[in-house]
Amino acid sequence: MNFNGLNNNESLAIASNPFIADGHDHGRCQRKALAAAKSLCQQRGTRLTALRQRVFELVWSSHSPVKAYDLLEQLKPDHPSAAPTSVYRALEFLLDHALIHRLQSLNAYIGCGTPGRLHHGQFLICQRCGTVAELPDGDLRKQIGHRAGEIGFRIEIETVEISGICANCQG
Amino acid sequence: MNFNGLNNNESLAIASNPFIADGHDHGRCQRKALAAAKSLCQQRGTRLTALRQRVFELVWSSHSPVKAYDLLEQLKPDHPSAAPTSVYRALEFLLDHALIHRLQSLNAYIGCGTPGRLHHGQFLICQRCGTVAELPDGDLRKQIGHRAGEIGFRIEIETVEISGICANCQG
DNA sequence: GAAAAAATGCAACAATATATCATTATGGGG
DNA sequence: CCCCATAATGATATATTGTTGCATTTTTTC
Repeated sequence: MNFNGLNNNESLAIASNPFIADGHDHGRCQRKALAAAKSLCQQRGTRLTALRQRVFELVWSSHSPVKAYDLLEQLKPDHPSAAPTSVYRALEFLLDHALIHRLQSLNAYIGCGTPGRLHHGQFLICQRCGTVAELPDGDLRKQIGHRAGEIGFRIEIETVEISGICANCQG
Repeated sequence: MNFNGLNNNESLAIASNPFIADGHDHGRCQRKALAAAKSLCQQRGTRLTALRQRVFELVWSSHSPVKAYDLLEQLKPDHPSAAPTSVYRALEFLLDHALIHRLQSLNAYIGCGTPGRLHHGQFLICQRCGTVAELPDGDLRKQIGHRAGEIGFRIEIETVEISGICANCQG
């Protein structure tokens, strides 16, 4: 196990093209994500309470972004006392510990493919099927850093969200 | 005049480092922006009505993003009947004609430095002084396009918003 | 087991945005 | 010039997203 609770060379992100879902066992995907989250919280001495875990599971129920008030509805059966604050506080916890991401362009939340290390994701969002792919860190991040560096701009938060139509949905 | 109502080699964007405001005559900046907008609307046969023009001017009142309900307040003196719809409709018009941009990460609006041609901006947002710089199209866009192309993803909308601290504000 | 800290409950409200239908203004063809 | 079609705005209501403040409960620590 490495720092984020995953084996080396393993990531929660789906392989090279996340939009091609064939052979993707999402149950397994979800369980891995939850295991990683639990492991991280234990290492850090933070508490993945029942409420937080449920929100986490719901966010991970697919690779499509989920909205806060939808989470609230889905939460009601198990947590009848849940209110907007409950959801937003759970989301805040998960965001703070890099277990999920927020998509600014959609006001929605999605599981983080490389949890644990605080980072800013770069996302491809299919407008048709709703699937979101988190791009691995890389040249793009470097180039943004370079552009900013040229004018002495110190980056704090990066929002890179690319919406369009994935290969699958173009047929 | 070229297609966007500006002379060649001229842009509404402030030179190389937009965060350095010295010598920046914003009145002139605003007037140029308005002239360009009027010119564009005339060419296209679209109507920059009093309401739309006022919203445009207010958005251009600085190089910081402006929120819709702030616009509404500022609009009231001249347009007492203005309601949220009025503002959002004017913003929609200005967005559709690439006269302004929306910053997803702030729910706010800002003048477009290269108006007329529909495009997606890439922004540096200073969290301290609020100044926003629109980066010129370039390598970054190409690289995003390349990454997307690798997996057959057709880009429709790009959101690239980098928040941080500008050189001026780091002192 | 008591005190401190963390998490949740609960109520109200703030901020952002859209829907719907009526009314008014504008530009074009007779 | 007037009528018509279209575009724009007015007016009202409502939907969506997110926050504040304080009380209560749960968990941890000593």
